[in-house]
Amino acid sequence: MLKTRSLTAKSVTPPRRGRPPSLSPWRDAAARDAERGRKRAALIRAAAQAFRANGFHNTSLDDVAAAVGVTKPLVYHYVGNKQQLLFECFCTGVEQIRAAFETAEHSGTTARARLVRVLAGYAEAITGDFGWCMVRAEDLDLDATLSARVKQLKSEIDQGLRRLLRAGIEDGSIRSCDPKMTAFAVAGALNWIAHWHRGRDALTPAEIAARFIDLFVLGLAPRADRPRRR
Amino acid sequence: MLKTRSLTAKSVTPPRRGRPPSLSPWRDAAARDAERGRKRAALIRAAAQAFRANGFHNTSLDDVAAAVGVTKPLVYHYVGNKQQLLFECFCTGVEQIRAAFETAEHSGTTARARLVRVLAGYAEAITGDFGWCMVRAEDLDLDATLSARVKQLKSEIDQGLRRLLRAGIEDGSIRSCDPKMTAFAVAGALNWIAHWHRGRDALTPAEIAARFIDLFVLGLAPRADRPRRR
DNA sequence: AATTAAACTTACTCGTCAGTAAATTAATGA
DNA sequence: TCATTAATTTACTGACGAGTAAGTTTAATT
Repeated sequence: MLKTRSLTAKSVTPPRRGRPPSLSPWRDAAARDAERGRKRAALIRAAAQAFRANGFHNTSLDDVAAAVGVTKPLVYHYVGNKQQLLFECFCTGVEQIRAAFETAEHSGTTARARLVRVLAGYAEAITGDFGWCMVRAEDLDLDATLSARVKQLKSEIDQGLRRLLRAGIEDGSIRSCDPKMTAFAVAGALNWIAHWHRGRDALTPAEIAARFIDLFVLGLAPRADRPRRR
Repeated sequence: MLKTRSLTAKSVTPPRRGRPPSLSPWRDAAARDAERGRKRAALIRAAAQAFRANGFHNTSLDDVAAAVGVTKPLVYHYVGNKQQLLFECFCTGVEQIRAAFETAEHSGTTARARLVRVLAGYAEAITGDFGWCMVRAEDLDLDATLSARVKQLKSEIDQGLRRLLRAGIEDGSIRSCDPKMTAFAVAGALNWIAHWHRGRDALTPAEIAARFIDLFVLGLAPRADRPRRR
């Protein structure tokens, strides 16, 4: 296999040819740091893809390294160890969901409308590269410290859902229900997407989300009334 | 750790003291076979519990053997190998779900009512010892043959759900919806229970199921009409 | 040009664990 | 009582893979 050193090659900043000889060295230092960040991110993404494809335990760090044209010790150079790598994948995924909350949170109207938006973003995140890791990052595979942090992050998402449900019950946009179990059910359905969604599926993430939301909002029983879905 | 040879000790048939000397040998042969089956089942159950507690890859066959007071090669004697063990756990779990379909299937009334029954049984199965294995038995951890059989069994359950949904749409007990996505959503929510349900939870499986069903049947949006939940 | 630090590699160690060979003990049957 | 088969063990092999030590090349700093 060709050692392309693609980690470096992939670098978005090309080795600037006609470099202006001595601008503030700060710029270079910052650029270097950014570069390092990009390489790290590439490694993490490659890991996420490998984990999703083969599972955490069936993926060796040699695999991950090879996927990006590099050798194992470099993985240790950029990321602490295998657990840390999984953890980073997890965090990247969670960040996307947190972002979904962020944007939906102050998008006015009813709590139900906001919830629906969160769910759409949630589904989008789950189908992405990091969805699998986010959903399957097992406490079991992480030491106590990381496991605790994972639980913490998961719990925050859960609490976010429950808060929206309670708000909806209060503003009348959501039927009275058990927020805890409802949040579990909704999150579970969405998380599960990571188990079956594989790349080229018939439906786009947005379409999947729409159908899920249809079920959650309207329910299975026929309705005499006809509330808007969102 | 005390080697109690509990696999033998646990045997439900006690070493009959006042044995009637020579009844038909068939009885003994049958009893022996049954005994073997029981030991095998005990191993499989122990494995399921260990897998759930520590994950498949963090559980060694020595662990499983020790859990039942026996040594590793005996596991190979009763079950082929580690994959096979996981597969058996999976099958045991699936069998429970299949049973839920069986009993619900001819329990009359509307398709929606039957579906609700299936879901209750489904939830019960997921919270049991084999729920975890059933939900997480990764194709990834099984060779092509077993993986295919797992997929087949999963697909059968999925088809069962879709069939009920279609029947409900036809008999008018279920609002028109996309059966495939709806089945995915419902199954996902239930499967996910295996991720968070741990032994002594506040709610019984039946209560959890009831709340989930409440969501699926009635939806989040308030209703002007008031259909029965089941 | 000399010094230092970062990026990256080769070549190893070391533990764990699935799986097996070969022996031993207990049970069944003739 | 002897022979055969099943149940169970001890004691191993062999591979794989996480993690590391120590080196080499490349780039930044003075």
